[in-house]
Amino acid sequence: MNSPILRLALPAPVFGLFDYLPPAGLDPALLQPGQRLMVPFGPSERCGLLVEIGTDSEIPGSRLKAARVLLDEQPLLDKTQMDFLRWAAAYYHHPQGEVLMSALPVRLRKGKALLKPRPDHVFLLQEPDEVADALKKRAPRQYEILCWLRDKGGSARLEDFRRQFPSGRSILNALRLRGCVDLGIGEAVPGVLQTPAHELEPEQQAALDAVTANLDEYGAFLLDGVTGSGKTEVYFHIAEQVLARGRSVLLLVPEISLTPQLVRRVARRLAVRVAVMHSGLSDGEREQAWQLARSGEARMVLGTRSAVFASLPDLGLVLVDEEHDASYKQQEGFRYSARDMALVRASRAACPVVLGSATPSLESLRNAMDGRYGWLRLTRRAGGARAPRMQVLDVRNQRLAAGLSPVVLQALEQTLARGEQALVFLNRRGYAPVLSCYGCGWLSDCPRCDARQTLHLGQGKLICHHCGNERIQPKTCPSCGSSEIHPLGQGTEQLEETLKQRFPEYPLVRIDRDAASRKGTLERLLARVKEGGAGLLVGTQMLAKGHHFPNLTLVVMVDVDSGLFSADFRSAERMAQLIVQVAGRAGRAELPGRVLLQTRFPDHPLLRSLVEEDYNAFARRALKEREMAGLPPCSSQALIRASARSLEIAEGFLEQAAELAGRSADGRVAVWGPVPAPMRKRAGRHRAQLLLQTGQRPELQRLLDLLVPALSSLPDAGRVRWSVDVDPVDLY
DNA sequence: AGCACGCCGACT
DNA sequence: GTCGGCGTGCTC
Repeated sequence: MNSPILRLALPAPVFGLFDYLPPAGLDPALLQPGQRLMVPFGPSERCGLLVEIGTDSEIPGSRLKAARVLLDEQPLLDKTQMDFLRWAAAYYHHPQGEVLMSALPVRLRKGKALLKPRPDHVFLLQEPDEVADALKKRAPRQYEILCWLRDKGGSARLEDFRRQFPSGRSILNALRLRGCVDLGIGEAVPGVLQTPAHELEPEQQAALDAVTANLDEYGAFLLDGVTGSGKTEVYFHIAEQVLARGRSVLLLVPEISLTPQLVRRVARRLAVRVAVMHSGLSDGEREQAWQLARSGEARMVLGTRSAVFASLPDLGLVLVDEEHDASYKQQEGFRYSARDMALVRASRAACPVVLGSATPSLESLRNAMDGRYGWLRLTRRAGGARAPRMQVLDVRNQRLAAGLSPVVLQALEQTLARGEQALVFLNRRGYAPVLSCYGCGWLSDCPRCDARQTLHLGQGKLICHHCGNERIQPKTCPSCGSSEIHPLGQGTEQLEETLKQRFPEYPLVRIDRDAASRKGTLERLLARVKEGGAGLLVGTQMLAKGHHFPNLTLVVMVDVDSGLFSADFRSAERMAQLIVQVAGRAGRAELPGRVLLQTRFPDHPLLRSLVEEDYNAFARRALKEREMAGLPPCSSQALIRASARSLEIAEGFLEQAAELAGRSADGRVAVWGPVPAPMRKRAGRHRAQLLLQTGQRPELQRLLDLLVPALSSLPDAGRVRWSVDVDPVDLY
C-alpha cells in the first residue's frame, strides 16, 4: 500500500501547502489534521501544521522528504478553525502557511511543547465580611489579603500579589485550604462578587430583544449608540444569555489600553473566566490565554484584532466594540480586517455578531441601511446627559497664537476661571511639523522618506515620524548657513508652551506618545486630570478613546481642515469620527460640554451637516458622495503595493501586473496605475501602487485569484517587495 | 521568511 | 591571499 501524503502549512511566503511523507516508523493512523510536525525544509528544519492527508502528490517521489517527528498527540486546531483560517487566507490572498501558523502562539509556532498550565491569578471565593469575624482577630494577615483582593475587584495577578505580600505564600495556602481563595489562569470573579445587572432603558431592551430573538442563527447587528448610551451594558445582557446556554463569547476591542478596565468589568458582571489576548502579553502569557480559550475553560475571549482568530469551542456570540476603529485592520503582512472576519466567523459559527459604535463606519452604516444588518439605535444618554454643543469657528483672517484664535483663547480663559477643564486637541505631536530656512527655502526633509522631519524642541532633535530617522536640531541652515531658520506650523509641544505662558496659574497636562512613552505614565497623567480642578489638557489621538473627564466642559479642535481636504477619500469620515469621539470626553448631566472646531472652510457641507445635525446626517451625506464617485463602500477595492530600490523597478513590476490584470479583468474591474504611492519614498524604499476597483465584488475576487499567483512568477518579482491589500482602508 | 550560493572590496 | 558585503533564488 502507498504511504499517505501529508500536506503541511509552513511559515513561508509561498501560497500552497508542502507535501511530505510520514515520519519513518510512525503509525500513520496517529496522524490528524491540526497536529504539528517538524520537517526538513531546504537546508534547515521547520515546524509545520498538518492540514490535509492525501493519497498522492504532484511532487515527484524522488523529491518528497519524510517529516522528521510528530509533535502533538492531539490536534492544536480543529477543522472548523482551520477551514476559517484557510478561507481568510484565500479572501486576502495571503499565503495560507503564514495565516494558519499566525493563529498559533509564538512558542507553538516554533515547535515548542505546550506549556503546562501555571496559575497566574488569585481569586476570591468568599466575601471577606462573611468570614470576617472568624478571621479578623485570629488571622489578621489572611483577613488583610482578603480585603486587598476584594478591593482589587475579586481577582489579582499572582505577580501583583507577590509584590504586595512578598512573604504571603504560606498565608495564601492557608486561605486556599479554607476555601476562601483559589489560584487559576486568567481573569475571573466568582459569583459572590458579581455586580448586579443594570436595569435596561427601553431602547437597550429593544436592542437586547432583537439580538436574542434568535441565538442559534447567524445574524449581524449594528449597535449604533451615542456616547454614554450604555452599549456595554447591552453587550453584557446578550453575553449573559449566551453564556447561560453554555456557549462562549468573543469580545473584540480596539486597544490594549482599554482592556484592563474592561476585563475587570466583564469578570465582575458576568462571573465568567476570561482569556485576555493582546499584543502587550509575553509569549508565555499569550500561550496560557490561548490554551485557556481552546480548552473551553474560559468561556469568554476578550482581545484586540488578532483575537478574532482565537480558538474557542461552541462560539455563540461575537461582539466588536468601536467597530469603526482603524486598528481592526492589520496594516502589514496579512492585511485582514478583524471586524470583517468577525462577521464571517459568526456566520460560520451560526451565531449573532454585534458591531457597536457611536460613530459607525460608512461600510457598516450602509449595510444597516440596506437591511443586511439589524440596525439597533440607542439615542438616549444615561442620566439625562446632553450632547455637547458643537460650534464652527472661522479662523480666516484671524490673528492666531500658536494656531489658536482669540475666540478660543477667551473660551479657554472663561472655562478655567469657572474652575472647569478644557481640552485642546491637535493630532500632531512635536513642536512643529517642519523646520524651514527663510534665507534659501531649505526644509527639514527626511533623508529616507518623502516627508519632513518634525521638530522636537524638548529633545533638540528633528525626527521623522514615518521612519524614525533623527538628527540634532541645527542652529543654522544646513544648506546656506543662515541663522534665520524657523519652525512652520504647530504641534502639541508648541501648544503646551504657548498655553503655559498664557495661563501660568493653571496646571497643564500634555498627553501624546512623547509625553506618555513609558508604561504607566499615561495612567498617572490621566489620573491627575480626573482628580478634577481647573486645568488644561493638550493632546493627540491618545485622548480620543475610553476616558471620560467629568469636569471637562470645553473641547477645542485646533485643526479639522487636514481631515476635510486630503488625498485619502476616507479622511473626512475619520475626522468626523474623531471629532465625535473627542467631544464625547466632555460634559455631564448638569454641565454640558462645548466643542469648538477651528476651520478655514466653515461652509464645508460635510462639516456643516456634522455640526448642525449629527454624525448620522454627516454619514448619509458622505455616503451619497461616495456613491456618486463610485468609491467604497459603494464599490470594492484591492491595492497592490510594491516597493524597491528605485521607483522604476517598483513601477515596472506593477506595469507588468497591470497588464496581466487588464487582460484578465476584461473591463469588469478597473485597473488604475501604477502610480507612485502618496508617500513615494519611505524608509529609503521607493513605493508605487496599483488600484483595482469594481462595483461587482465577486469579479474582484475572481481577478485576484488569477492575478496574485501569477505575480510571484513575474520576472521582477524577486527585486521588489510586494503585497496585496484587499479592502484597503488607507491608500498609503 | 530563512538560508545558501555567488561574486566583488578592505584586512590579518 | 581570505572574510564578508548583500543581491537572487529556492524551499515538498
